[in-house]
Amino acid sequence: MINKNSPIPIYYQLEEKIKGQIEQGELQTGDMLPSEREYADHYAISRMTVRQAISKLVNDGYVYRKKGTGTFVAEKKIEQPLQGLTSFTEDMKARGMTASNRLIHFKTIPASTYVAHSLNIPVDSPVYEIQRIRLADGVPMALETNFLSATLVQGLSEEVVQSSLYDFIENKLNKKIGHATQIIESSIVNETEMELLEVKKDSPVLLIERKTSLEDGTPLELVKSSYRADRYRFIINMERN
Amino acid sequence: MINKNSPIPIYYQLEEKIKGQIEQGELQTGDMLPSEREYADHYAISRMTVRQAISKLVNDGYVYRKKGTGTFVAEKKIEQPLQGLTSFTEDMKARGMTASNRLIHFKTIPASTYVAHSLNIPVDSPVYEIQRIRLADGVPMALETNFLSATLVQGLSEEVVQSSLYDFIENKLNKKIGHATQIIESSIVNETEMELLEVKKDSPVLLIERKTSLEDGTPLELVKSSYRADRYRFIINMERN
DNA sequence: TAGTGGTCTAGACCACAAG
DNA sequence: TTGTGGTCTAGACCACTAA
Repeated sequence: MINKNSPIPIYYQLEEKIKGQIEQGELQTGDMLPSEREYADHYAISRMTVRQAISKLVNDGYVYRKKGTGTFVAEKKIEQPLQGLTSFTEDMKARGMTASNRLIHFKTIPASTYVAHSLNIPVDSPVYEIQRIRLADGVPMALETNFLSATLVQGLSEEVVQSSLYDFIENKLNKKIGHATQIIESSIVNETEMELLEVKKDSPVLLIERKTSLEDGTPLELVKSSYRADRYRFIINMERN
Repeated sequence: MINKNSPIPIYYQLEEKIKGQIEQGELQTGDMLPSEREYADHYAISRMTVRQAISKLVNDGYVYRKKGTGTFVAEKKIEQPLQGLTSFTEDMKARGMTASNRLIHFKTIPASTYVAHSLNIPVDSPVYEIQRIRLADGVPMALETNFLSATLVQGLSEEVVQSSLYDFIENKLNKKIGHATQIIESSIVNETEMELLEVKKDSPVLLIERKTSLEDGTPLELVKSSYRADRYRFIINMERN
């Protein structure tokens, strides 16, 4: 079951194996896992390698350790939330819906003070502004506006925007996305949103402003979205310290 | 600087030391850290111990590793978000405000179907229901209702509720909080909220439903809150996969 | 080629939990 | 007392990066 000659790291093989056993029900909630020494003996690997595998599972909330007692399968989390950073497309897919776009505009503009500050670039330097209606199963779900530095993200086109922006950044530009900070607030639709989102006057919306950064902390993207409150709820999972 | 005879683990001492250097500016954004081997030599500890310290820092987003190159200080995150799970009191403190409560009611009720399902207990089993107005600097910020199983959390009283619920659970009952799942939506105030939150008719509110679980996954608490949209924004940080 | 992080080993001693 | 996870050592080889 564990291939020591595989280029896939042993700890990762073991991690996936245990995760699979939990998902398949072979290991049930509350069950004690074999001890680290048992895993080590059984697969003829070092205990430190076993610990590396289990540590990942602890981090992801699949299992928890009890000092002096053992390692146990944790209860499953209720609704699967956004696992870290997801694009709108991935988010909708996870909710069982199909995402599509309606491009409102794609242009290059000089950075406003706020955008420049957010992206940590000079005021008036070129910025891509992309505005789209995001649809789920054909129904308007959100109005989204993205701002990206045209200096950092070169070669962006309407075609790329219509497919996957994150794919382009991660695979074509070879930049690794690190983390995002999101500010979520509640509001009432304005005139533009009312028309584009096809809702009544004074309907509530969820405003989400996301600032995404690369692994080294360089600001990559500023996104402002207005989600229809009647069709969208934001779900997140927060782990203990 | 590193005390090998201290009961405090070496990896933790090193982790705190490096974190301090980053916060004090001795190590600046983009700076390369000494290599793992240098740390090991310098403090006469094993490289694996150094890795353990640095891994924590990578997880927390302080530094990032570049294969074959080195470890670097990441850019600081913009606004400090809720670091994992925080209580209302801690949250307000982080925002530079003082929190206070106005207890609406504290009672024991039979669990409704929804509450029973959320807390994974039988319908009609006893549940504490606590409703409070949460104030920041004396101004109403949110209306919050908590539901806790009276079987799991025994001995809860009005006094405890007035001070710190989490302190009571973690230190008196000795139960470790694990994670929480939150559902965030946008809405318009109802009559009750309008009066208690002292806002006008049709004002927007941020609805947050939080389900908190213990380390082993046992549901601990269900909280439903309505935050005034004009005074509260929810800020979160999401890390890469 | 030299240096870095990524992975792995085969031990060791400790504190803690449970019988 | 036995078994568990928590910490730590002193090596090793690998793939990758940069000079």
